[in-house]
Amino acid sequence: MPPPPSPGLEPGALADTIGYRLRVAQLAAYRRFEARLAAEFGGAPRYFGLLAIIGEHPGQAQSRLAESIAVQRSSLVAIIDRLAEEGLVERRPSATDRRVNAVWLTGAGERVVAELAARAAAEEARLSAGMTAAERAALIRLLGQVVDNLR
Amino acid sequence: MPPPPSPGLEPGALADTIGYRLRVAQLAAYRRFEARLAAEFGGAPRYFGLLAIIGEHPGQAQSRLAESIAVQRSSLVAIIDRLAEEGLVERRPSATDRRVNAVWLTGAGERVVAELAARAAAEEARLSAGMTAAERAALIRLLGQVVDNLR
DNA sequence: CTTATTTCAGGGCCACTGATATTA
DNA sequence: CTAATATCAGTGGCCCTGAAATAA
Repeated sequence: MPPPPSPGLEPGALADTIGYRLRVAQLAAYRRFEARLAAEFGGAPRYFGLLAIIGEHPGQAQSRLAESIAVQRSSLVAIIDRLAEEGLVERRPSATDRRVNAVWLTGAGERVVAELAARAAAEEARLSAGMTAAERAALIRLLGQVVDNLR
Repeated sequence: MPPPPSPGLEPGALADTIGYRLRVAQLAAYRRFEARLAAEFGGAPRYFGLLAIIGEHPGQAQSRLAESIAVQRSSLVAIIDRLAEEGLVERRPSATDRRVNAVWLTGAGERVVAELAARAAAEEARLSAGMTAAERAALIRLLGQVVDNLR
């Protein structure tokens, strides 16, 4: 991922835009989350979003999973390979379409997702430290509106 | 850059966290901005934040610029090489320390920064469509608080 | 025959680590 | 002598493009 600004020198007027602050905040949060957990959980933190989607929607085709995280179908092959090597997911033949590999969490995968969810909740508390419940809710709602505005 | 969730399948409870929405919103906004402008402006959109910092703080050493965007000093060498090849920045010897290369925008660099700032303002309007001025200000303030919470 | 799903081979981009030369 | 600055060579991660095999 692209270059992420942080402390020290500031970019003038740009600093007071949603786009810039979004980038700075996300990069700091993401790097922190992954750096703390990579040693313990391998590739899982990076693909926590994907693992959560697989857990919520078991048995989906790789194609649909690729769309859901906005990567090419061919790119998902290596991602699932790695998560499968780590024992977190498994491919099973689809009952209705012999072309598709349906992807499921393993038992270990479910445990790792649950553990990462707990860690993410701790990070979430840190991200929102000093905010009232109403402020936190507003931030979540407005971020959702930004996403909707980009569709 | 990590995998970015988008439409279609959703990750359950994770979807209502600051961390997740930050990632989805930032990735969508960043990809959109870079994809639209890369053909016209080359590497500049990717390093718009850095170019803005150089414009606001001319003559800084490469080391300090590297810190400001959270990359290694050695990584900045290639970045400045490329921006210099494109005629946007130039290295000048420091008057006070012969070890340092002070980095400055060229005239072309200043024009590109101004043009990108205008394009970024248009994107900013899109990101915040449908928000009141108070909501937009709250979003900017709360994102700043997230950044501060991570320091 | 055309389309969809997965896989594979090759390539590109980008940042990092570690070593080196120069200067403070 | 130690520390800081910039650079370079090498490496690895991650995703993409385009082609191939299988099946709908």
